[in-house]
Amino acid sequence: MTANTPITPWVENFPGLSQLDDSTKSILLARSKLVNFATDSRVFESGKASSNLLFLLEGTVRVQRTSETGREIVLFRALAGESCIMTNACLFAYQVNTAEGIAETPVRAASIPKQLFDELLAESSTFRDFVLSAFSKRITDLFQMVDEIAFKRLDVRLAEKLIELANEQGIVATTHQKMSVELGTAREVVSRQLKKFQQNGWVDVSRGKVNIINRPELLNLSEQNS
Amino acid sequence: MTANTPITPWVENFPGLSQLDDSTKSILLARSKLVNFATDSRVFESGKASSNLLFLLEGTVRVQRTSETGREIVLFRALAGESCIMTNACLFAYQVNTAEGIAETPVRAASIPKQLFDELLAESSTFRDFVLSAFSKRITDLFQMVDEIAFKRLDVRLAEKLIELANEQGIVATTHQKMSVELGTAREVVSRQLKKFQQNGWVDVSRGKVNIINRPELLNLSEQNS
DNA sequence: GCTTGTTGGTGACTAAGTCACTAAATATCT
DNA sequence: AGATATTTAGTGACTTAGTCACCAACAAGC
Repeated sequence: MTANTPITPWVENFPGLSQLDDSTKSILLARSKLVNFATDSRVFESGKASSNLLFLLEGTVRVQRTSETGREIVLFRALAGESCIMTNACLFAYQVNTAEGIAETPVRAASIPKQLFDELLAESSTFRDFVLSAFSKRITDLFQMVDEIAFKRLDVRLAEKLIELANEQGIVATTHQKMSVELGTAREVVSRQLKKFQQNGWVDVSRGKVNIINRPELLNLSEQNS
Repeated sequence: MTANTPITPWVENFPGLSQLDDSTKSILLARSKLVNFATDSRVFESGKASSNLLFLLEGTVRVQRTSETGREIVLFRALAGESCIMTNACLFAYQVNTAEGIAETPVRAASIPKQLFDELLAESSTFRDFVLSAFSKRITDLFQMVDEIAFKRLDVRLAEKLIELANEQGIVATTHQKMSVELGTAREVVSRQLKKFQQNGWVDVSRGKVNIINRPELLNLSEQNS
């Protein structure tokens, strides 16, 4: 609790923040609060404006949106090392009824109040670049997403997602329902596409699991642009 | 050129900036440059990183993306009174190959260099709020857009767009091709939907023009959520 | 072993996008 | 003005995607 308290310097492990000068770092460490979220818990939710900004130290947060009709789509994932742009956006947004964030793994994060966020923006150009780069990246990623949804074939998008979500053994542990939310489509559509992939010998489908057998062919399909 | 030079105070007419303190305003006015763009000219383009930030004083900029297959979709419009978030994003973005901005009307804008942008962010919390609110708003708008493309029926989206783009007389001066770009669909699809709307007696379609006859019915359709 | 909830399969249908081609309206050229 | 070119719109036939209703297979708990 004193100035000499040995604190875990999470800022050092944070790619975007390790360049900050020492005084800024110590302010950040002193006034941030470590928080934890269990797997599947809500990190933020639709309709609740957050008054804190989160820096994700460990774990991933899935940000998704539910349409008025109940269908869902995954918008993006916030990974460790990033600021959670949604808590960020919530500090400023007019409309809040937009998205929810769900911990996909146990999540450890540093929470800083809006007041401190504002001070850091004023004082540190490194911090400004970090925040604005994150916003910019998110916007260009969303452009890409709009493009994919509007123009790419579903088999191409499914192939992309399978490759993206597979672990080192080429296994995707997910249900057809969850995959349909990743792509913003219907479960039946995913089931049928997976059946085709299986008939091609590209994947092996079993309950709650997709096993990639022929990654090159999937990759080849995923690189098509229509 | 002296402190007493009577300058056109565009900052005063700029909703997000009129709250700035006087010294900030005068810096902004002194170091910004007024620029003009003719209708249909490119305000920024895919692949070219901009080093200036634009504040739109008059006119509208249409921001759209072209897919690898050549199909296009309108992402949003930047209106007078807003900062052009894309030139903004370009100052920070890694990927530039994302979107282009086209003047839809004659556009007058104030251009400020990145250096000044950074200084203003450091010095003015009003300016910070202005910039971050703009980013936040854009992100939540893009969420909404993803939702609409993924989940809403095309007739509903077409009805929305017609109402949005109609002038006071209920006339939309556009070709089917242009409408298809607004919605990210194919021209034929728009033609067929418009024919249905015409058969319902909701619109009158002629070359390069859609005339809304029964706005209440269109509005009713546009408010459906699936 | 039976029940219950979850996950996946399927047929039939509607909506949307694609492709190839035609036709009509307008602009341009001489 | 008349011929020609260009832009804009219409259409049938087909493929792909999404919807709806329902059933089957599997897993977990009693």
